[in-house]
Amino acid sequence: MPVLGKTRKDVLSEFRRSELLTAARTIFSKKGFHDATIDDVAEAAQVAKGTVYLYYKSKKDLYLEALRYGIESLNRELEAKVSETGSCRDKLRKLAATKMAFFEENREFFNIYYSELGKLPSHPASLDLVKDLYFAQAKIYARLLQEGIRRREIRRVDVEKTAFAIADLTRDVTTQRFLGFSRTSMKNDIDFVVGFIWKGISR
Amino acid sequence: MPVLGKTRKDVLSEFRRSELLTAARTIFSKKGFHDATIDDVAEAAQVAKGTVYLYYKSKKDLYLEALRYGIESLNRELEAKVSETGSCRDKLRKLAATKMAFFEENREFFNIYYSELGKLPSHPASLDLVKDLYFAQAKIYARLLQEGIRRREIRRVDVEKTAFAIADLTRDVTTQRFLGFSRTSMKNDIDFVVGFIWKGISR
Amino acid sequence: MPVLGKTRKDVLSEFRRSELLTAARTIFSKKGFHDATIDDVAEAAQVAKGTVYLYYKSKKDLYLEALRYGIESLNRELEAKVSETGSCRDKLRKLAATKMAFFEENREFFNIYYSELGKLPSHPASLDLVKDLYFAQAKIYARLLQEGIRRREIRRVDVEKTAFAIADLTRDVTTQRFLGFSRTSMKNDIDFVVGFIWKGISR
Amino acid sequence: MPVLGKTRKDVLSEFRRSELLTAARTIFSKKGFHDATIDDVAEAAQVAKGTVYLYYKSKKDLYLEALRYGIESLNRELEAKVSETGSCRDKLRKLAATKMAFFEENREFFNIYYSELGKLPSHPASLDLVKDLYFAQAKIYARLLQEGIRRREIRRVDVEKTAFAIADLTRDVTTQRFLGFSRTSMKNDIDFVVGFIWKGISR
DNA sequence: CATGAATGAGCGTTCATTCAT
DNA sequence: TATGAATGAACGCTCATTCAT
Repeated sequence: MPVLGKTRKDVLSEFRRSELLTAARTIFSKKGFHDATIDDVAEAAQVAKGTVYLYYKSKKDLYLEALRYGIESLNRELEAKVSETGSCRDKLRKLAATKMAFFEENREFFNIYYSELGKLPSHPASLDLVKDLYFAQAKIYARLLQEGIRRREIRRVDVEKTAFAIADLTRDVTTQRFLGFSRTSMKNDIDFVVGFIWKGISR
Repeated sequence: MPVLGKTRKDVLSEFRRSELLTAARTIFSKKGFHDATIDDVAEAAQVAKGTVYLYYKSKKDLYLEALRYGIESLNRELEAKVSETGSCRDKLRKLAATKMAFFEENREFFNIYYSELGKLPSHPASLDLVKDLYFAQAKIYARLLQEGIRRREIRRVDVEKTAFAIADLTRDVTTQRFLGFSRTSMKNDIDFVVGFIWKGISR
Repeated sequence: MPVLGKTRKDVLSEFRRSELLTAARTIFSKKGFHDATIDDVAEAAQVAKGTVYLYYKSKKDLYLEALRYGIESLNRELEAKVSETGSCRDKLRKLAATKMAFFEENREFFNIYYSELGKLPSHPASLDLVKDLYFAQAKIYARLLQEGIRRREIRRVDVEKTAFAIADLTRDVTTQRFLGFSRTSMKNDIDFVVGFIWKGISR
Repeated sequence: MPVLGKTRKDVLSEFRRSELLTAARTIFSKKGFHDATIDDVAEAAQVAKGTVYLYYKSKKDLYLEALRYGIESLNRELEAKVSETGSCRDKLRKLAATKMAFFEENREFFNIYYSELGKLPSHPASLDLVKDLYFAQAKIYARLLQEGIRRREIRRVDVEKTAFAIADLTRDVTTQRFLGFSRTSMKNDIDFVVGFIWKGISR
């Protein structure tokens, strides 16, 4: 008896997929792709090993889905922030704060994400997904920069290059925080990175 | 009959170690640590599997040595540049150019290096090596910044944070080049990154 | 649907463990610990190599379990005999007969058992198991001797030393049989060993 | 220039073989055949690995030679004792004392020896050597027994079986000593075993 | 004769994947 | 659908043996 286009089966299926993705993210983050086992994920998701294969066709598939799920969540949050009203600089600050807060809350995920980015140049084929999502994130910054230029809040910078630079600077500060190189408050770190960027782009 | 302190044996041994390191770098870069096999490395180095273990006590050991060798080479080149005479901005440009050229020539190595940095926050224990070398590189930038401040070429920035930011921005541009996001000349990329940084730190 | 506390799963699991133990005993006896491979055992047990590791956590573990199983079986049989009624000499005879018959039927096992005893002095740590079971067997003889002394059937011998002597003499006769040094009937051999022992302990 | 039939070369060769045998005995005793490496033996003998193969054609060969060398030494000592004058019982005592002292001094060798005896029934082919030497030792006891019977010092026992029994009882006491089951003096142990045997064979 | 670097076959163990229930 | 026992390919590492020097 389908209701609203979703049968009980669909609901259960979605629930399982979601449970598995969450478990996968946790496990893969903690152990990395190779050291994590399907058993680990199955146990974390409270299902039997075979069940995993009913929803994802391979370990790699599950991994990439977990990765996609995480990046998309982050990108969605960033999209939301950039859509709010405010000056270009304000938005920039919001984006930096959002990204850093996201990783603070999903610290484990940070590992997967950036180790994949690190591998990107060598394994481009299997990871178009990551590339696309990385690119999508840069696009968010690029749109903001273009808006800023149009509004004459910032000077005519190379939008694409600058977008990547901003995305990466935010990541870098997070890396330093996690490595213990930066022991100031997150607000301080945000101030630093936004300040640095702003110097680079303001009129 | 030792000549100049090196016997034939020493020479052969050094040759093997070097061949293995090169092979390891190539293979690990192409496949990543886990998917690379000792057989792959041995084949690439034109030796039998067992020979690898005469020079490196484990796969991990070989990997870390390859990593160390690469990073130290890069750091040495950077140290050399920063020791030359010139204005702060000139040196900054030289550093960026050197680093980018290094990765252009050791493209494969770039992968290992940054995928390790990506994993750093999650596996800090086994990789103090990477952390240390990463930190050593930041130090090079930090010293340059301090010198610039003393000479009043740049304003009083947060030296440490800025050092990391510069190191990472240079890397980021390389990532974009390798991913095909940036299709301009390397000179253009260098101009961009140095320009961006300089805006962030000049008086 | 568990019946009598055993599900189908339990039965299958017990069956596998037992099959593996039997296979292990055969293979280890034939080839010794080091020359036997897990593949050998798996093949003998008609399972795949990986299956072995579902039931025993390592080759050594499997070996020791096979050993324990065999020694415990023997000791149980001896315990049973010594609990029956009869004169001390009768019991002594029964023990000798039981032990020799056991090895005659489990000829392969004899090899493992005594080669482990042989190694005992050099590798005591890992083989407390063997030591314990060897000692347990000596205890059986010791109790019988004490009973005989109390009943005044035998003289006041050094119980412990004598117990070991009896245990070993029985083994020795078996060795000689297996080596082809003794070509008389088992009854003859039993007569000899019991006679020899009895001379040593009777009043 | 051969002198007394031996060239310098022969002397050196014999020296090497002897050094290697001693080293082999030590190492094999300590680690067992499989866990000992040719490198271990070479190092203990102060030669390079390849040199071992100039004198012994394989690891197994070296092992068996070491074994033979040890057993022959023991048997020679026993032969010497049994040739001295004295009563049968005295000689019996001397034999037991000699054997126990030999193992006390060559404790490590005891391990090899008896673990090989333990394996005898399963690997008869490759170890005819051990079998022969074991048999040779029994012969020594057998001759003594026959002499005793002729001299009417002992009764008409089954010479062969009794010979093995005596040989083994002496070994067993040693095992117990090494396992820590017997904590009395060696003299006590000798008294026990000779007493036990004597009861079994005296008129 | 002596060396020890090089070889490569061999094995214990893991784990993604399958499939009978 | 869900399970988890079974599978077997794959790989790191060891070490007896060889051989060029």
